Amino acid sequence: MSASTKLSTSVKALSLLATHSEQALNSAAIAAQIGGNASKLRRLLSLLSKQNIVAARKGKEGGFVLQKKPDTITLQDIYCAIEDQKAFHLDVHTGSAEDEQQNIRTNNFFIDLFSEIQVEIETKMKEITLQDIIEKTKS
Amino acid sequence: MSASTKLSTSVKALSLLATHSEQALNSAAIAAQIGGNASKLRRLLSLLSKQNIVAARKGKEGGFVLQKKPDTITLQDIYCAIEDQKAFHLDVHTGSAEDEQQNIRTNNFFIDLFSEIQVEIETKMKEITLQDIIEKTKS
DNA sequence: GTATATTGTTGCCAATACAGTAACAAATAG
DNA sequence: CTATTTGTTACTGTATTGGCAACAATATAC
Repeated sequence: MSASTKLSTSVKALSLLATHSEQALNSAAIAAQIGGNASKLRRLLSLLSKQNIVAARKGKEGGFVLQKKPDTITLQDIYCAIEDQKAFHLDVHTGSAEDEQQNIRTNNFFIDLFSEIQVEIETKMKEITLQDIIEKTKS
Repeated sequence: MSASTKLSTSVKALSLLATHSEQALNSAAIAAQIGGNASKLRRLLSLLSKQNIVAARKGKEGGFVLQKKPDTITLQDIYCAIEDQKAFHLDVHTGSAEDEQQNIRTNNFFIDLFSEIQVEIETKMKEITLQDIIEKTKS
């Protein structure tokens, strides 16, 4: 699952939970609503629960509930919870180059550049809350 | 090959060509210098030649030469030449959701967001020239 | 004109990663 | 105790990727 798909799937699930705050929704119910596989969803939601974005309850009447108010959950929070890898990262290319030092310097240039871009993306994602998305996607 | 690896490999090759403007370098020579496989390099360089960033000459004493001045080649030019796909794009998730309309609205939200981010990245890449990178990675 | 060198492209094969599902132990509520 | 649900692992078929090798097309040198 690509990072972008994980992110949008997570947001769909969290939006649904936000509108059903009175009861826990289990993975099968969420999957039916937003589409996709319950097992796959559980894998995502368990990551979100480790960051206390949702709470997971096992057993009868169990399922998932939102643990924070939607206007305190940012896209950045969600992204970090589900994805360990940076959005922009260099797969450093280490070949047996004659000028290995030049290779390293160029790699470092790109590592720095991608870090800068990463910061900009994170800044943007910090400014967007789940609440924002819910309002923008209201019918 | 990931987009980031393609980009850094291309820059390494172009930097090398920039310092050998008097003669054409063939793919084997470039591969020896920067590391990696000659055949793979040719695939990248042929894409760059289609955008007239390098010129390719076949036959004896053939190879590749830079076709533009380093300070007129931007990272954005290179990226577009070698990668058709946007850096940030949503793999839209189309499941059989009960509320398909909500799904679509959420997907559209992310498509818009990623487009914005894409524009920012492109802006950044347009500001960086091959010349800049050569100077910054000088030993 | 001929021989030679080089690109540009295709095909192949192994290795790796991924998607989707199923299965099941652990936990929990009633 | 029983039923249910999470959390995780395992499995299986399918794409994707990487690295080469091969070769036709092409251009150059002589």
